[in-house]
Amino acid sequence: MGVTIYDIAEKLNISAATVSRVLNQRGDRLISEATQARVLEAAKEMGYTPNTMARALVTGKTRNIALFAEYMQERTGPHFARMVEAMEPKVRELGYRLIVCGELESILGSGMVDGIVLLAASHPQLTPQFDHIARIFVYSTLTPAPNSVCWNDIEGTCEALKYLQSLGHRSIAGILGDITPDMEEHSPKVAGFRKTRMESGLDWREYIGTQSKDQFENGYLLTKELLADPGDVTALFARNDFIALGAMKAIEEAGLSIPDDISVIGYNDTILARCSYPGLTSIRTPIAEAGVIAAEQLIKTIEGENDNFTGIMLPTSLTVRDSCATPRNRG
Amino acid sequence: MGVTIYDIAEKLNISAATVSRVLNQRGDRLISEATQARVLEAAKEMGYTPNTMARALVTGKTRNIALFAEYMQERTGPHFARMVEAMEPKVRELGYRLIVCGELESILGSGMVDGIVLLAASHPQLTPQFDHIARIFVYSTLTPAPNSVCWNDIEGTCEALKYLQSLGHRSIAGILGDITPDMEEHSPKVAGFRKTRMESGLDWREYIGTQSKDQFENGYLLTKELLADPGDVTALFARNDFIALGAMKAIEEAGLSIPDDISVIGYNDTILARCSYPGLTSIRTPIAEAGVIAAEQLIKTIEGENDNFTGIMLPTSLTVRDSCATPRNRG
DNA sequence: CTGAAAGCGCTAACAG
DNA sequence: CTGTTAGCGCTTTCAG
Repeated sequence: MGVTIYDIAEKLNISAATVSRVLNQRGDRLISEATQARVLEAAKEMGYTPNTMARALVTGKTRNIALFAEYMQERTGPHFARMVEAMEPKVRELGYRLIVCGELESILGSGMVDGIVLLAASHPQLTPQFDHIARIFVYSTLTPAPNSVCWNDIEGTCEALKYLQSLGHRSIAGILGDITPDMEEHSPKVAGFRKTRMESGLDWREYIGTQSKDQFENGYLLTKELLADPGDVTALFARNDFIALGAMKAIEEAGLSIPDDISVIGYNDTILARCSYPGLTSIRTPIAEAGVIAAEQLIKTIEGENDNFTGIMLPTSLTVRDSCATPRNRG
Repeated sequence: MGVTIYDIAEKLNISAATVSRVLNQRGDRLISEATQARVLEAAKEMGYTPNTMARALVTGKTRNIALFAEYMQERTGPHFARMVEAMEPKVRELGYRLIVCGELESILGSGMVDGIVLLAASHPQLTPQFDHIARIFVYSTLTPAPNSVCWNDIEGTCEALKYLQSLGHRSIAGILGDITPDMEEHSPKVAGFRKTRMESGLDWREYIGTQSKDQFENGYLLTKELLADPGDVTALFARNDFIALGAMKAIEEAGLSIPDDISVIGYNDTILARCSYPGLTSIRTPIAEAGVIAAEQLIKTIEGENDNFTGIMLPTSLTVRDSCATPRNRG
């Protein structure tokens, strides 16, 4: 369909190999300036684009890397967007293409990518037969495994809670959202919340449940439940920014003010946190930085320059906006 | 690297051609139930995945389609997310893979995709030599060209403004944001705003400019400018939801209430509109539906079932939330 | 019903 | 410095 190296070889009365050589700038072979120039010109003139498929078939390298996240919600959400925004320019700079995908099966054996960055700690489809394809995992954990770029959401959660405590809050509620009972012990947000609660020795309430499939709505409904019997709660920790905004809506609807009556802290520091009013104080995960490092390491591995990448831990941080303040006694 | 049809042919003492045939379910050839079963079992057992590259090289078809949007901001934003969320399942259902890309050059001649959905009205890189690759354009216009799925943002803007008028607003301001002078006449939002203003015979003010590269911040700053001298303005039309939220922040900071003192209407009906407080009334574009239709038509074209798709126009609609109300006199 | 052989577009030895 | 040849993994005539 398109123009091939044979088309340009024929036109110039030279061999396809020569054309291939100048187009690939192989430094091991010298080619006369003259033919070099002729080939380059003809290629441009004829609008030649190398067929990635054919090249990949022979070299075994596609210069594509995949970014995998299992759930669509993840892939189209603002947290993921932060990652893609940082990763894509880096990947391109290194001469690769980034393909976002939500399904490994058709990617793995297909030869379509040289490596994969997975937004996960592991994946069952990564069976031994695929050991040759490079991979880096990006996720939250306490201690990173090899080939991983990680941060710690337990610590991030503690950081959020300690910030609220430092502001003077004694009674904090956790709006933790749709966490199924069997996942509860694996949720770093739940773990961080319980750990800090234990340390505080206080009786902080948890709001866990799926009153709506939609996170924003769920945060809203759970917080309404809380506000029906607020006790002495002066601050809310939300598992993510969606839930936090739902909580804020419930609080405002109840005629209470943020942060004067109730402080709210979110998680992930997405664009939602920045665009809300009042601006949502939120824990920022290093997902963008993680993506960049993952891409760099992955490509190093692909290109054989990587002996052993043991994994790395990145810090979370606190983005202070206007949704948290010193508590004042409600009248 | 991976397991090939030769591996399985060898193991079964049959030819690769036969393996290929059963794996592709070619109906034109009959294959004994026996070998059929043996091949299928061996393939599963050995973990065979067809090499997309090799297949594409011979068939000329990859079963990949690209979704192209020029700017990263678009590709990672919530409006685009609505499109991907709707398109991807449809594309997968039709047996294709969706690749989001921000650059046509390396895609076009590379043989990597069978067709492209472009979030644009045209593209200079689509030169005649690429006429063989299928394409559908998705964009806003008055009358759609062939192979296009469109809606009309001028009408959408008028719809927003007429809604405000129907509520009783007489003095409306347009927070139009970062539109460069040379683009002004091409902006459907500007056109719709001016058209409705003309029809109203009133003196509505426009706020155009780039006080910040960030849309939210820009909306905020432009609205602060407005509020420094608000005149009798009772409602704001924002070019998109980001700008609308920035405007809302400025209004709230000024101690005014939404919608009691000032109504705000946004555009695109993104997740931001839904998660804001008060909920942002916004014009919903049919971008998700457009994406689905574009994918269906594109794939029909690729598969040669499409004689001529002349293009289609989809309606915008109004999503009413809580940011607009009847104006009341400010004291 | 099955096999042999050609070839998709390209790169990589191996010869000159 | 350049050409010839083989082959990546797969599908597809063309013969059996």
